[in-house]
Amino acid sequence: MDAERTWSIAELADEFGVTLRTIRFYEEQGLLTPARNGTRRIFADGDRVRLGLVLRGKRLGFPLDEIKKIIGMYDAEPGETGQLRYLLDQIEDRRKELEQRRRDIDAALSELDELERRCRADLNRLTGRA
Amino acid sequence: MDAERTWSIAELADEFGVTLRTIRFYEEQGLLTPARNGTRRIFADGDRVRLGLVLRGKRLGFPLDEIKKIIGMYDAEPGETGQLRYLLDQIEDRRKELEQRRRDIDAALSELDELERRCRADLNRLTGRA
DNA sequence: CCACTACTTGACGTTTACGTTAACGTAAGT
DNA sequence: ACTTACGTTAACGTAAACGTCAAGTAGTGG
Repeated sequence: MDAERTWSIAELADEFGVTLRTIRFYEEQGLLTPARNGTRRIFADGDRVRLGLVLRGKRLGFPLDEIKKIIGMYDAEPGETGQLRYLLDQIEDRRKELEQRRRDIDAALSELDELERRCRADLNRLTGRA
Repeated sequence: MDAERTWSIAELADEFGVTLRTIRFYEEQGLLTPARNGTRRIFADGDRVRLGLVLRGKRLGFPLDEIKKIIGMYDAEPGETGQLRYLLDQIEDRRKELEQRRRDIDAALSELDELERRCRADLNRLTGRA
């Protein structure tokens, strides 16, 4: 069983919950390189995997051009140590960014709590003696 | 002591760590309404307070037009119960968004951990038997 | 033959919060 | 008078990741 299944653009879009435009955009950016049947895009299994990697990268907060670099590296020489080290560096960068963003969010939540307390105090003052 | 001090645009920009362009933009958007001496902007104490509120709103993740609404409400009838309730609603919305974003970030961090583990395993495999 | 559906390329639009010139005015210091 | 600092308006530019037309092609069912 060779499992040479292929997918249309709509099938992939549907499966991954993205629009056709998104997939075409990713191809335009060099993130995907589907085969063609005439003008139509034919997606093989490798293309599916790549799309999954792109979307996963997005979930992790990587920008598309960074995703492109990383995926490209894996395509070229999967598992070469220099590339693994590069990827580890990128992971470290991303982790720091994410942790900073989480700190920012926590600070904002604290400020929100404080603001809410004051609002409720005002409200009590107004309705309490109405 | 009437403390009628005023500020130039540059002084305020400096104090709050924003650019002149930012302050002019806020005025353009109706977030600030400084007085004029001829064509030059003269900022009074109330303007300073407003700028502080705007930047605080930004730290909390509010978009500028939402900030404008909220500040406008406080200007109109500070402490009216309907407006306090509206503000409390907005706070609730923002809190939910922030908490969702924090969950997303935590999920991303977990995925990053997992990815890093695999990278390190690959790296060990490659360098271990070199 | 016609309609319908899926697909294509191309190109401009969207969003937010400013950045970046260009071209000019005004006031103080020397 | 000249320079320097500081200010002004107007208007176009930017980033990211697509959205949203428009106009055309290709294959399939009736």
